[in-house]
Amino acid sequence: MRIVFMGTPDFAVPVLSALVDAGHSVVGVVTQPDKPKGRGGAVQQTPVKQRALELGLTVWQPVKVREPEFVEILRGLDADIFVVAAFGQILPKTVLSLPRLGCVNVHSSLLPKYRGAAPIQWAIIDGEKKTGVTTMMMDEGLDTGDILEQAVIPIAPDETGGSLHDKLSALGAELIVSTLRKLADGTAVRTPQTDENTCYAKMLKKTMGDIDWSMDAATIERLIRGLSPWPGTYTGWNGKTLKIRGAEVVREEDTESQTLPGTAGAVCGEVVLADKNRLYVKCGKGTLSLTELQPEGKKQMKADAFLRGYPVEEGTVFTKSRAEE
RNA sequence: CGCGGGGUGGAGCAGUCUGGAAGCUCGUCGGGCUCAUAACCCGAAGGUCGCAAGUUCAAAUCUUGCCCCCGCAA
Repeated sequence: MRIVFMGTPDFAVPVLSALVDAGHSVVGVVTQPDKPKGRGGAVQQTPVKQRALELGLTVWQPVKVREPEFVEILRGLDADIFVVAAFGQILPKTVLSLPRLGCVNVHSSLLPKYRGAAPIQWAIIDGEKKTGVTTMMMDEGLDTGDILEQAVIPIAPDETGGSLHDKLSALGAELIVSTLRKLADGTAVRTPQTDENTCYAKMLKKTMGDIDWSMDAATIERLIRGLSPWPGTYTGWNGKTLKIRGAEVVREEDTESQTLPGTAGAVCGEVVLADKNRLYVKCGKGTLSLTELQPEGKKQMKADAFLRGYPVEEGTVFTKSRAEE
């Protein structure tokens, strides 16, 4: 099929590659404009643009796809279908109606759950047992189109936003190839989404990672995993920011039998145990063992390494890194 | 030229301002103690102090250039 691909971040790269590998004719790639990113403020190409150039494909980077001039360019490409994966722009009806077969989207959740920007991470944060990817016919709503196919994947106990992202990205690449095959031979089945059991996965913000130690240990642990490696979780320590890159729940409850020695009168965020290789922090409910830390300007390190160079006394209290708004 | 931190035995740090014999907490190896141990005691090995040039009697430390890592902001 003649395909126009729209995508921007890493998640979309395997999808683009899969289209080419499957023998489709990708007649154009649309991605977000280059922006200054990273240290030093150098302009960087989007991951999709890099891959597209490697593949020798033609790339467009409109500020807004809805601009009339660009819509005409799209029309001129005479594509059978548009494949969209984490593009980052809303497609207006004029664009959606251009291709003969419409626009297909690869979304990294089991719709109708987790519509929106950050479905992968939210599934982990919410403690879901499984998630997956969905291919759907796009309509004007936000991830509300008819479902074509879905693939399910379990969320591992040690799953992180990063690991799940990579799995779903690969899964999405497989699924879109399958879906396109069915669309081509007319065997695809459209299933409308219900509006029950839906929820939105809001865009991730840096401030989400500022750990509130009054939350349950289990909840905090999921937040740490979900926001890893990006945007990351952190806490205030000695007036600086200390990134928490990994943790394990030591105690979920604070019942008589499960309360650790030393946690009796501890406040939330207090270090209740700090020996050669363990760093335990009291939470709203339960206790968390911090296993991977990263001080400002330093690389990530395991708890034992951190404790050697940065002795932490028991009784130290971690606090919100930034003042409440 | 967006702001800032850092590169010191295998790991994480101190020492740099106020040049002058390589330090701390661990790890590793050997020995000891112990019913036993991730505990304790004794001993040992292991380092071009990121790279290069310069100043100096003398540079981890001062000057200049370069490489690499990381946090913030976007």
